[in-house]
Amino acid sequence: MDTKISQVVHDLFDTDVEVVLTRPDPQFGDYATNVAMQLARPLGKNPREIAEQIASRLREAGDFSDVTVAGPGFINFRVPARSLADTLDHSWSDCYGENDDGAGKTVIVEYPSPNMAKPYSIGHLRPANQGWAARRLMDATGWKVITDNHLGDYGAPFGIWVVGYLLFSSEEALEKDGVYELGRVYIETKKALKEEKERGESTLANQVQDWLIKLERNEEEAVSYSKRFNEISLKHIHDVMDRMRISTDHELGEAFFAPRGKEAVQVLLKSGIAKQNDDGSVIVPLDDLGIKVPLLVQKSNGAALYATTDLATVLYRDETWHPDRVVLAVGSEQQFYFTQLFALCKKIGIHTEYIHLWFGMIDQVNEDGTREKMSSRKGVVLMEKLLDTAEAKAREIVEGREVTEEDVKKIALGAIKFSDFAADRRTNILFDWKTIFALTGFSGPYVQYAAVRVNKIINDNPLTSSAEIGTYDYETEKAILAKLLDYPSVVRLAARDLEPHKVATYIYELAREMNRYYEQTPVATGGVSEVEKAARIALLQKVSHVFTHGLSLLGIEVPQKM
RNA sequence: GCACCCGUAGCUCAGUGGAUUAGAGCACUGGUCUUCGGAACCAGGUGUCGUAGGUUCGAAUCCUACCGGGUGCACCA
Repeated sequence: MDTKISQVVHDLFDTDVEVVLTRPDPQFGDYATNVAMQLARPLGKNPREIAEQIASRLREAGDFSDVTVAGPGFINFRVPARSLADTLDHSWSDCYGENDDGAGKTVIVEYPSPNMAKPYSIGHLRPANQGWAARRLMDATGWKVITDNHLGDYGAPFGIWVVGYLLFSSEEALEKDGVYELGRVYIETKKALKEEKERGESTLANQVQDWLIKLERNEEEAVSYSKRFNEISLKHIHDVMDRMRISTDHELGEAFFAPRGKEAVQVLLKSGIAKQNDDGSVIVPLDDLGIKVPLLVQKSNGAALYATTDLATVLYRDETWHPDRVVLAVGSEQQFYFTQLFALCKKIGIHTEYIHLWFGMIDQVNEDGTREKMSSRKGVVLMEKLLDTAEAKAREIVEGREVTEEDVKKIALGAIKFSDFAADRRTNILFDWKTIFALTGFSGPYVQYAAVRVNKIINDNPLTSSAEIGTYDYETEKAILAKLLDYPSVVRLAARDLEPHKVATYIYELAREMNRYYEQTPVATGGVSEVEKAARIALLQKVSHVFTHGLSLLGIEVPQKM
């Protein structure tokens, strides 16, 4: 359609324009375009006049019907449903919706990068969901995707663990509660450290530092604690990621990069990019790039900190994978830090496109009705508890039906993940046990249910090889056809801006269109001719494909039954 | 104080510079229905799109200022 219009424009005015089709209110037409208004200025003509000229050519050509000019110069027109069906057939393939926008380019996506000190909380729900969706969107648009879980396995937490373990815990408790015991010890010790500081003492703080130094020197006792604690924590992280159905290709944590970071700092000092202060700390001034606060890359005691390990990470990735783009799925709190880090990249000559894929906080509602960021003070919801609750809820809903445990898990995850994609990723999410498991309206279960229904109808009515569609007009399926034709551009836009909520919105609209459709149109039941049945089942197969494909971009699976 | 983000219906949120009526979900009211699977469908409505200017043929969308909220601002990550 767009190519036909641009051909007409070319013939009439000898210029080329990009024709963008929009979908106006159905009473005005199936499609609309504003090319006439775009052309008005360069051609120096009245936009309505241009629109009339284009419209009359389109009427003569006969591909469109009801070609009208409206408002300041919009061209509205209708297309026979059958030609939409033919267009869809033409562009159809097993990878319908995908494109090669990213062909030949490599991207590294970093997620969910949890902190190993405490049990996995819903603080890392969004990095997991959004990071996974970002990688899937780029998978679908031709990028070579490499994923890395940048574990928070370095620094003070180890020292805090050991000190706390010796003070407040025991082998029995650790054996019994694993990472939850480690988390408890971590929080309690942090509290003790804070109290000690208020008293002006530093006994515990010194012990923490001692353990960090012992670990750095590879002393046997420290290494053995580190190994034990890390094993417990890592196993837990893997368990949770398995349940969330996400994974990464690599798992290079901060501990891996810390020694390389220190070497890199020395190189920066030699080249004059970094400066050493009198107290021994090392900074990189960034005021020449418009950033007033310098980046601290080494503590005054010589130890590494996050910027040190991130510097090493940047260098390592550049040397190892030569990425064209790096996407970091990390919360919005770190926006300023990342602008500093990306400025540092420029300074050291790395011109890779760095994207901080940030997202809003998870808020919760207080008793007085106000919103507040979820904090450990208020009691953070643990990921395993969230998953348990979601599964229990799903199990309750399907009770009495023959639904497998596997499908229960898909429904639970569908609800949780879809709610993450309900809004733009930058919007703060309101955590509410009720809405996160919503079953109706704009929700995961609603779209999964629509997909399951479609699949059931397809499976109950297999197409025979002799099925003949012939001259079927598709008028009752017109809205669905138009919707399916929108899919590739939705994927393209969502991938371009890394905005998976656009896919979620689209899938929801398709589900609603389907529910409306078989409310009034029988597909394969009594009174439907063989031709109608063949055409409709074939179309439903396409719908099913788009459901499965679109939801997979969000990390959501379609259950067998629900 | 400085930087970034946000402000759209009672609540939660959509809305590539397009219009002829700014949309969904939730909640509320009524209806459809012996379902190719009702977790459905249909109908009912409220909006100074935070405020004030500006740019434009056209602004919720772009620019400026202000008001209100959130986040961050070197030895935590």
